Amino acid sequence: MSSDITTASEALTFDKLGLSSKVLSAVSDAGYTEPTPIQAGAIPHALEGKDVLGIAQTGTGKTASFVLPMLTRLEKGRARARMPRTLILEPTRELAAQVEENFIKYGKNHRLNIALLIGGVSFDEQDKKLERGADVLIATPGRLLDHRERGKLLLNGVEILVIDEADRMLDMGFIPDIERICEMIPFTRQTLFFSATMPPEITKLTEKFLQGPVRIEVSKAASTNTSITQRIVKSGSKPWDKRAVLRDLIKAEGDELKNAIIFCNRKVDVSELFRSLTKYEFDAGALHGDMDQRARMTMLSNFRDGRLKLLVASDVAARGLDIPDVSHVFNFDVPIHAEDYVHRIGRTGRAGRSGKSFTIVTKSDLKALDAIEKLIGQKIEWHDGDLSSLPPAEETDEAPRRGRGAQRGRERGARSDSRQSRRPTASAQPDQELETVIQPDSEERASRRDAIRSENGARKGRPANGQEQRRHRRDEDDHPVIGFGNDMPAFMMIAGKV
DNA sequence: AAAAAAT
Repeated sequence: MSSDITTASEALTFDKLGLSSKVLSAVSDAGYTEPTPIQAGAIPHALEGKDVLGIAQTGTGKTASFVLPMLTRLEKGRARARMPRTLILEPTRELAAQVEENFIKYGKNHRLNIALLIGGVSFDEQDKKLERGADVLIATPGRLLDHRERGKLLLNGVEILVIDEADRMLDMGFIPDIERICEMIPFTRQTLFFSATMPPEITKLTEKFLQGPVRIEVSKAASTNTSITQRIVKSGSKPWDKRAVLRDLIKAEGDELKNAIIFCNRKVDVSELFRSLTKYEFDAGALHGDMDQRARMTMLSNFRDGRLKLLVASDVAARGLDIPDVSHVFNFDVPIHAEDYVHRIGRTGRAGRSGKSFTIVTKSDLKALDAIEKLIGQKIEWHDGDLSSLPPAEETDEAPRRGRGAQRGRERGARSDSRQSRRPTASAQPDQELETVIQPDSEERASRRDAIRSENGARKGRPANGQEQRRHRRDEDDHPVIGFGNDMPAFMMIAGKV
């Protein structure tokens, strides 16, 4: 098992790979003539029916490296009801949908039934497609197993199995599901297995489920030091400090900023930042996993088509999603895991273009920043002076202000450690925008709720933001956790509600 | 300190 290395000297074209004429004509219609290294390496072996272990990241042309040979192989034979002929497993719904688009694009000369089984949408249409017999079944693990348990799906007719983004499946805890699914499929199948990295758990999985695989490894698509200008930007640690820093950055970039993804670590923060930016009349959308599926799809396609300039997103958008040309990436929060930083900023500076990334850094982020710099093996430059140039502010977390009347009953035994920075204090700076959401004063809670409600109501007529409505209602339920602040009524503590 | 995915 040695890695295949294709030399760049021989300008390889698609027509030498053994693909069918139907596939080739669709590929050339799409404007491609030369395969990427992973495609050149994987396609001939996949066509021969061999198992393939592809180690490649998004942006390397990995998807076509299994879609094209599968289409060629599917030209013989026909699907039977409830017995799909091929199965492609993807970690997220968007990725699954994206793979479906690839099958539609490159399979336009074929008459194939394609079924997409993902959560968040109704079963009816999926059932119908299964009943009709699917040549290509693309699924996220949860929904697939759900269909199977309902008896709508038999996996013993699967000829080709694709496991995509295996390392991400591992991160998401899908490996037991993947093992279960693999065991339902006859081992006479062909397996195409893709992963960006090979941690031990993934290696074990390939040893168990691949038979004499051809291993193809291509170098990273987006290494961090190429065309991306990275900067870190100092900020006070309060959310409104960070929002102000972000707004300034966006404005300062001016026309250079064509479109940008703004990453937050948490879904609530995505919603909150999205609302704030919208309020400041930035052209923004939001994307995270608790939004309903239709909203996710709409946001993504609006962003892709350039109808939306800024996309505030959780790490759903960090990997895999095909968002071609992003001029800027902002990390509103420093990612918790250093690898995520690489994935996030890898959304810009692709395909030889240049990109910029800004990461907003507060005092409490310095450790995470250090881990990132270690991982990427370089120091990231400060954009406009480091944190030491910040006014020393009342940000010194060492001095817990006790004795503020009722301000202090709660917070899991009044911790005075790292949670400090999240605790609202009475001396909080007045935020131009969301201070009412954050202020702990319980007397204001009712009016604050009303404010949010009317904000959502006012949103109704606005199509670009309309999709987020359902989420906002939930956010309302999320916020009081913060809003209770430090004056939770004593009876609630007795009730053990902390 | 998170996110993702089945309901």
